[in-house]
Amino acid sequence: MQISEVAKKFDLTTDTLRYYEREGLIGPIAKGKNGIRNYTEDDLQRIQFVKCMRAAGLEISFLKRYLQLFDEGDKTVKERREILVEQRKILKEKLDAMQEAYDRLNYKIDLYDKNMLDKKLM
Amino acid sequence: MQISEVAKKFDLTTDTLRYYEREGLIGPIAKGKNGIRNYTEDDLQRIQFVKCMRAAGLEISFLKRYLQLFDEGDKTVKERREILVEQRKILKEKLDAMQEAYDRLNYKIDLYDKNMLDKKLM
DNA sequence: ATATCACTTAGAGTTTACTTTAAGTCAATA
DNA sequence: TATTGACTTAAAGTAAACTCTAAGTGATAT
Repeated sequence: MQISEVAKKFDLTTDTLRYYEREGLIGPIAKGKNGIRNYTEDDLQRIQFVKCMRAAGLEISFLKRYLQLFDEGDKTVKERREILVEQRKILKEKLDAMQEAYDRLNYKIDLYDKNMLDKKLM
Repeated sequence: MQISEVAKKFDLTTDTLRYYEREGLIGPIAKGKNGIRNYTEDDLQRIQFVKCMRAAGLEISFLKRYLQLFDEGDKTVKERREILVEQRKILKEKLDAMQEAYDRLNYKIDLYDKNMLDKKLM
């Protein structure tokens, strides 16, 4: 699959896909004799993973480290697990903070709906 | 309350507090004759709100607009409510994406714990 | 008195994650 | 054959949100 199709499929730009490859998150993607990238099914699975994690705010540097260990095979299993647990903790904290803000927004909108703003400063 | 105390209380730096003020999110904070900021209870409440929303990833530009409308009084109630609803939607989408990533991380860690990695590529 | 410490300012610098630019290759269509 | 369109590269540029630097003021401790 060519880069523009992949970009479309995952709603990323071709620039972003090449950037991820430069950073070592994906690939190196095999190229035809004309130098054009040809993404395999495995590449697509990896992009899907990266996209999901990036959408959650996990950093490029973490993904890079994790995926490079992944490529080194079984001997890195323990370290990879540790990294995942660490990132899960960070993610959980962010999730909780966001839930709190979400609840607060809901509460405020509710006050607006009930014309009860006068009782609140913020 | 002086800036360093406020910074400590909210686990922000004094630079960040001055930056928020420069950007019009808070203040202008009243200053003593020596030019030193003296934060009021109302200032603190507002900082708490800003911190909560920033922790959830809401942009400075939104907070700036919202809080400036807030300062303009009752005539902006309708617009403020609209902004909140819009931001709530954005936040909800992020929350869902993060929940998805969180579930995925949990699942992966579970696979690592069960030595079942061989069955999965990613 | 002098040093230390917390504060002040304007403006420059940093980090992260892209995004754009410039210059070029190659295949297909008018 | 010329141009259109998708692709390629390296490197520079951008946006957001801080963060740091330099230079200075004023109160207090030695």
